[in-house]
Amino acid sequence: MSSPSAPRHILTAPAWPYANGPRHIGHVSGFALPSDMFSRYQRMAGNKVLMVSGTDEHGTPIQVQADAEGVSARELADRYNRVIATDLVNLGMTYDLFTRTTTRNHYAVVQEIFTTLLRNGYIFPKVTQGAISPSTGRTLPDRYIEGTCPICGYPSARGDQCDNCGNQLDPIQLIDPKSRINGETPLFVEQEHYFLDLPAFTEVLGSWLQSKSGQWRPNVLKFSLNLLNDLQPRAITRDLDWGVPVPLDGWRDRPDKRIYVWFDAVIGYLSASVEWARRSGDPDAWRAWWNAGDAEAYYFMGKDNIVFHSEIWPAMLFGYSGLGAGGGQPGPLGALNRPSEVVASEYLTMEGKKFSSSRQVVIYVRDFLERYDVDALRYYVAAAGPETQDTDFTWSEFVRRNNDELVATWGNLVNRAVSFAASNVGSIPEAGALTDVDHGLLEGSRKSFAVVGEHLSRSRFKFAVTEAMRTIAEANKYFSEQEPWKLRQSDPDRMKTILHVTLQAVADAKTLLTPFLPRSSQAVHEMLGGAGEWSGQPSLVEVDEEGGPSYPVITGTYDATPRWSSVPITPGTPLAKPTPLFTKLDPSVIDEELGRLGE
RNA sequence: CGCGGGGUGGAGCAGUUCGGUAGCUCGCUGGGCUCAUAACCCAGAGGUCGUAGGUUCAAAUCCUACCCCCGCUACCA
Repeated sequence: MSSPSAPRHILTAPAWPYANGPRHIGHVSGFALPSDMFSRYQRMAGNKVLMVSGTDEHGTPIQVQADAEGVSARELADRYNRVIATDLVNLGMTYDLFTRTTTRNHYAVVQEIFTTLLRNGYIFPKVTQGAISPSTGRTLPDRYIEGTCPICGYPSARGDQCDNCGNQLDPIQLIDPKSRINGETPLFVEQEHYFLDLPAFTEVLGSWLQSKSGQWRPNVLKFSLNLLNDLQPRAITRDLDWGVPVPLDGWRDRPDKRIYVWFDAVIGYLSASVEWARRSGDPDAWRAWWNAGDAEAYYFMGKDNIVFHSEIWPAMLFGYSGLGAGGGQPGPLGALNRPSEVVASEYLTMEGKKFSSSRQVVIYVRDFLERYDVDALRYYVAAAGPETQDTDFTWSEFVRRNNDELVATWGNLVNRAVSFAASNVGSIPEAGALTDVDHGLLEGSRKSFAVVGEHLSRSRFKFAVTEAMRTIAEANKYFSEQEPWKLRQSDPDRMKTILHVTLQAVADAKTLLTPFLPRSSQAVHEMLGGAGEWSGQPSLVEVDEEGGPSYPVITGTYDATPRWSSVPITPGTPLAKPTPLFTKLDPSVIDEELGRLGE
């Protein structure tokens, strides 16, 4: 363990789930669960964690889907915001605030960032040719246009690229272009839009990224450095009515001009921090994570999101702080911290295929949690998630991990130790003189805290959970070798010592596993006679903004988080016959689940 | 096409940055134990590390070429 130095301020920034449908386990294995394991650990280690996120609710996909269902974009966003927030709270995601991008607060912060970037010279207007839908007048994103490739003649080329010959395209080059939304022919018109001057940040981003060499996962760093070679100005505004209004005279009140989703979504980390501070009663509290030079910020996402977090968002932060090629002054929010680390997961596939809602190659979070233990999912993601490479989720592997690792190793250790002690002693026994073997087990258990903690702090979840499980295997081995059941008559004192040592190891393991398995750690806490809440749990709360419509947020008080260290158990604490920690799954669920998949 | 990741005993993975004849979890075989959700413990079998070359006293680890799988290319994690 490191010395009890001053607590660090750590911002945990999990990517914002897109509110166009329920989230499946592939989604949450990337942005959600790893960030929660990280945050829970950091809190236990005594640091000041602020974990904020929310649903990302603007953009064309939501608008298109709302149109298809005959509801407004806001209604659709309201619906999925609630669905997603419910899923995330059920997963045990300990957000300090999980909000959304359609709040007044968010709009205000986005407009503030826009205004200061403009003033600092990093946003400029430009007239470009763009596609719109003639029936709605809305911008038609490149991806929503298809037609015949002018280079190879492939009939289903996308607006931005031909999948057949691989050439980059401009939608206006397509022969016979059609909207993928409704088949109409897009109109190409001249429009004035505001652009973010990304090239002005090439240099500062380059040296910033170089300074992260050796710290970040190499896939993230390499990918990011690569992108620097070809930074282009990027259009911030669109012809849309669904989005944050553009804070400029002549634009502010126009119903057909909006800031587009990529610009507003990343600002959510900041706006959510501001909202959290206001709700907590100290409106400036967010600054300790954003302005303080020694604060840290860790961003978690799937790999498709790397560009926004390692390039675009940092560029916006540099620009707001006046640190791009054109200089400038920080806005009223002050100089803002860049990410300390961008932690990107690879992809999870489902039985060898990409997750796909339309083809039913999917298992949604809600369905999963209805049938299985949340800790079983959290364990699977920690032990076999797409941490450094694409990983396949299979039901047989899930059942195996649950039965052979969670149940057999950890569940069984708890069960055999507690039930033996309960029926033979009835309480946590006093320890007599400890042997070298006893000391060895306890010492190994204590040392695990440093090892597991180190892995967790570096987002190496697979190593971390493996190490924790190893200490549990040690305890199982100890218990078997010491054979306390043979000592009931011959040497009850030694038997009690063995039980005490084993139960101490169980208590330690429960602490070590808390970031991964909060539900079962709570159960073990109670089994060993602990009262109250072992570790903080999030809750869903209805809030509003000064008379505005109410919406659900995830929040919680995590101050009572247990310490990341071995805590001595208390002899004499009554023990009852335990109920199993985990449910063993019948192999038939594999076929059941496979039968639910499409194709 | 470009970029990134990967190809290690039956399965899933680690090891490759700073080369020295391969490690973990699970499964399998045999044995032990009986406290425990037939769980636990011990022993063992099983791989020469995608292919072909090269460098070296020595390569999974360095170099060259090639094959295969996956993903990304910026609005469907």
